[in-house]
Amino acid sequence: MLKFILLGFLSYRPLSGYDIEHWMRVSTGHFWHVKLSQIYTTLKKLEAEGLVRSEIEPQADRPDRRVYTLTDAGMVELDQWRSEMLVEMDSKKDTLLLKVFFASPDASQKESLLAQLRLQLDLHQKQKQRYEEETPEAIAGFIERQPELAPHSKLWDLTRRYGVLYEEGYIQWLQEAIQMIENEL
Amino acid sequence: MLKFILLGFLSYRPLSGYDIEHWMRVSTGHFWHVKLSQIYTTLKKLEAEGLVRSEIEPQADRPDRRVYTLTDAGMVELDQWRSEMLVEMDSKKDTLLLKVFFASPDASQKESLLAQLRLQLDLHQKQKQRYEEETPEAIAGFIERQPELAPHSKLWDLTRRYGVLYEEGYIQWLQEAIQMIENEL
DNA sequence: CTCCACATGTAACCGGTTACATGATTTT
DNA sequence: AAAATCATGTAACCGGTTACATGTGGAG
Repeated sequence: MLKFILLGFLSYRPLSGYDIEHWMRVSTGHFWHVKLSQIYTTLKKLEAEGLVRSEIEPQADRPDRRVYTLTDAGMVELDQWRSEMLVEMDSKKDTLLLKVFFASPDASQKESLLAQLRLQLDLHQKQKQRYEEETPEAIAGFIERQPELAPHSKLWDLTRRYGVLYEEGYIQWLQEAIQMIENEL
Repeated sequence: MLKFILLGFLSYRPLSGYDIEHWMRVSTGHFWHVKLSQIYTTLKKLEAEGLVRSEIEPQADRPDRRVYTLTDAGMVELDQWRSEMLVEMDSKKDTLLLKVFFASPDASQKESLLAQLRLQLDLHQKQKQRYEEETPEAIAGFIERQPELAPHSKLWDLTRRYGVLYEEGYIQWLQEAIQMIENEL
């Protein structure tokens, strides 16, 4: 999948691996993120496949960068992925649910479970706040610097909205779970 | 993580790898699932670590099975994991969000995106229904066959409840997204 | 007689993370 | 002088999937 993220970002404009990691962190980060090392190796692979092209851009005040550009073949590949029907739901993995599911029925360990749930509640509340306060600023800054990508910012905002709804659901569940475990377990 | 799933299931009672896959499919399946092949190799690894023990159980009418039992060391390992604080949120990966984020701004591809969103809406509505109708039956059958595990069924139901809230959030978002794309993109 | 459920395993591969390695320039 | 940001890469490892391989017994 990273392949299409890279092609997608490069469809905006030429970028270095380092740039892409920055963009990813602020935009797709909450539903897809990878490490820099994987970005570099995947870009290299894509270049070997002819989907991107790169050249070294010397910089006076900073280290040289390798800037990647989408090729025509890359654009075709991206469009093909876009039009391809997604027929399955992604399978999820969630460690907290695992810990709840396999929690000890022994009441002596109840407090440890509750402590973990309360910590997660705090983390998810903060995350929701970020989606509501910081992300809109990031989106606004993005179209300010690149007004031609205004149509794209609506899509970005849609995934931000997903984040808000997701966190709201998670928060509600955590509150219910905490109450249930406090009283009934 | 699979390690703790296996230890967790074996803490209920001795089971074969094949059994565990069945249990996983109906219970933890919606937030953690793996293939049989990985269950077999991981059980073998856990036995080498001394966390589980196995013996062949001959069966008259069916092929022999290798039944695994949790050792004391395995129980200690499981309890240690349970009490260990979970301090981070799991990172998520969601292909549909990726497809929305990198959708083409070109209006000609709008219908392809909408078709994918509508299909996902259908899948998520069906999944929600399963959590509301089939899963409670599975839980009831579980405590009927093993009444001693009744306290555990509350935890199972809690993760089922998560599933419902998650799907509700997803469905709401999909409906909003479809409307937004129909009108504004 | 064929298909399905039961049952266990190995080997190759793949996406992604962690650790290692290097080095320039700017800020504190 | 140290720490942070910019910048690029390689190698080892790991969790998990896919494909391969084998075989029994019961149901239709």
